[in-house]
Amino acid sequence: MDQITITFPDGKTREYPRGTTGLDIAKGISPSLAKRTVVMALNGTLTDLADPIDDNAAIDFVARDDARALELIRHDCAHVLAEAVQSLWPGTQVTIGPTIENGFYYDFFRNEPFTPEDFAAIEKKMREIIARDKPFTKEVWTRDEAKKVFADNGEAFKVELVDAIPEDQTIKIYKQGEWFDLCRGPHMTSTGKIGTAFKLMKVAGAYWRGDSNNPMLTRIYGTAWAKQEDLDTYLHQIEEAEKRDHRKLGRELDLFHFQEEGPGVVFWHAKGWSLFQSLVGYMRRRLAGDYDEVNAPQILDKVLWETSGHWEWYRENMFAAQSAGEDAEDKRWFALKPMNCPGHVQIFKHGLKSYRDLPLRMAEFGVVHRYEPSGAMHGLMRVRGFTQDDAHVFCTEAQLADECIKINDLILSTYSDFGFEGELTVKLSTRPEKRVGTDEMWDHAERVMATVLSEIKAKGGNRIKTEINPGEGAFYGPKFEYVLRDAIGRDWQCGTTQVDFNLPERFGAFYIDADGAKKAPVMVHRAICGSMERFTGILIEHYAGNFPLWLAPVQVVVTTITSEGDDYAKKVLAALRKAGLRADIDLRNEKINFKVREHSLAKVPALLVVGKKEAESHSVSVRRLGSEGQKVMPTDEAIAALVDEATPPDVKRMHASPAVAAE
RNA sequence: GCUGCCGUAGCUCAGUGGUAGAGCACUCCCUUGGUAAGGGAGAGGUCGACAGUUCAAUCCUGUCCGGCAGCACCA
Repeated sequence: MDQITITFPDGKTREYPRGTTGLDIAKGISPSLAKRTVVMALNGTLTDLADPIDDNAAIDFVARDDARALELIRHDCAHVLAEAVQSLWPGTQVTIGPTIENGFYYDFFRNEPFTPEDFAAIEKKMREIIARDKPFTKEVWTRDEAKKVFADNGEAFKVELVDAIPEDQTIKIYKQGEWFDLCRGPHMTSTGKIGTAFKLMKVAGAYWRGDSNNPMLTRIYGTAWAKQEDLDTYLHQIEEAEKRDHRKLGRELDLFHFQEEGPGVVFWHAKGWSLFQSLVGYMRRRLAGDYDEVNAPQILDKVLWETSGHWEWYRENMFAAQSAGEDAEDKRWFALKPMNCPGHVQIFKHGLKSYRDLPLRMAEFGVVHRYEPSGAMHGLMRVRGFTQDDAHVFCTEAQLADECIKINDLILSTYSDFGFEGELTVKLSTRPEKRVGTDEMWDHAERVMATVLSEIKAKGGNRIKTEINPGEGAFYGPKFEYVLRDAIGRDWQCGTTQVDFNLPERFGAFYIDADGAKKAPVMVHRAICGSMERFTGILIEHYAGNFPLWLAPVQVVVTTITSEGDDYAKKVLAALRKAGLRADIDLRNEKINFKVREHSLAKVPALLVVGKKEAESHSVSVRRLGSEGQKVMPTDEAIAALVDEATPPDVKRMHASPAVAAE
């Protein structure tokens, strides 16, 4: 039969001749439908509207304002960008131009790179091309034909791309007027559908096919949206993100700095260090009872790193040191630890361990140094010297799953306490190509981890998403990665749980099992914050510097209206400090307006203003950051309220449910 | 590490082939003012480092260091 059945979104069906195009069907229904449809979804897959339909299918006509069209707007926009660039600078080679989150990019090869100054001209040309509103038309070429045309046009990269397309796939060419590009599609019906809500954002270098051995291309990034309003919102969001950049806030709030002599190492100022220590203090409380905190040396003979495998696998990223003395006899090379695990194995090995000692959980807020590539460094987020909230659990195979779950619970509750209430993703990374250990061992480990993963998902309800990252595991074992979402929707990978069958054996670590036999323990590496420096950076951006009271470096400032209030202000300060609050005093001879402004800009959560009235009535005028007004209350009452609010969330929980109920 | 851009006072930034400027911050003086900038004066820079070109370099060129944006990297 030469008829096919098309099912419409409302469930109705209709017969059409085989090979009818989506456009024909749309036109048959109504010209306005045909006009506003930019692409069709055939059985849920976006397809060019002009494509003939050869089989029974469910059809859905997608209009430009449909969420599904957004990716096409961006992709089409990338094509228009490429045409604009080639028309302005003939001889520029085009390569690829995919869509990405919030936009698209296109990589060009040209001897002279583009600069943002070129954007105005490119955007102008793009608007012309869009205004021309030429239809996107698809042609299928033979491989040889495509290669010849691209080769004749001097498009060497496109020739390579054609070669890279698998034999069983056709070579599709999309034209928009005169200009054409190799493309998988689909595209909207014409360039005019792109609209004008787009903007070129930045230029950057990028390697051809992502390989650092290949030539560097110039990448132009753009963003595109269905409506101008959406573009404006997006640009506004970028501004907001810039405002909370931890590097900027770190300077403004006097938290830390970097300087040339110490690339990638942090100079923590008093306030930043207070924040950092609040974090460490929190983690210590959470570990109490379950973990033993230890401290392994910062610098160790390189032979130890040879045993661990780091000297072979990781040397490029390590700092080494030796005596600086010209006449020193000891010329051994030492390495700064890039990881804590070898040190912990040494501690484990010290003294015979029994199966009764397991699981043995060893924690360290260890400072590690890694020689990160210069281009990788970024404020606190990627540094060369940092503190890990690291721990290693030595356990038996049988204990492995329970330990992973226990770690999971700790990680999740920690993130909640720091105000990360959004979606969380747990990714399981499985065996990489380069790995140690037998396949049976990996099979077993991955099976255990997969079971744990489903349990994590089940326990987490809707909040937890799980994923598998095939081949992304560490060379010594599979791992979980925990990704949290911050206040403005950005994802950060922080926690990790890594199973290791390798290191204990390398170091000859063992325990005596119940049957008297020596056995190598399984080692689980885990971190919750990951790098404490980075986590502090994430907190700064998450809270935009407006820390909750329990984290704020300066929790409260007492200040005066006139110097008449000085004595009373000092008494209030003493009472605040006695109550355990981080309090400062500001007795400067400045107007109250000025002082309120300064402490507000410094993001001090609570300002206690005292004048004659307050001194006489033993009260304070409390002004909270972010509020326009203030509230006068008895000093004792104000302090009690602040103390309560400043109590860390874990301590509050402990107060709420004492471990041992009172008799 | 790669590509591009950048490096001038504590911060934000202007500027010039003839060794530099603003605002804020800082110091001092005046001001004692009820909740987001009171007024005045002063001090402060080897113009990232080292070479080169030039009569002369902060400015031009090169190398290096550091930073920014991507890319690559993140065992």
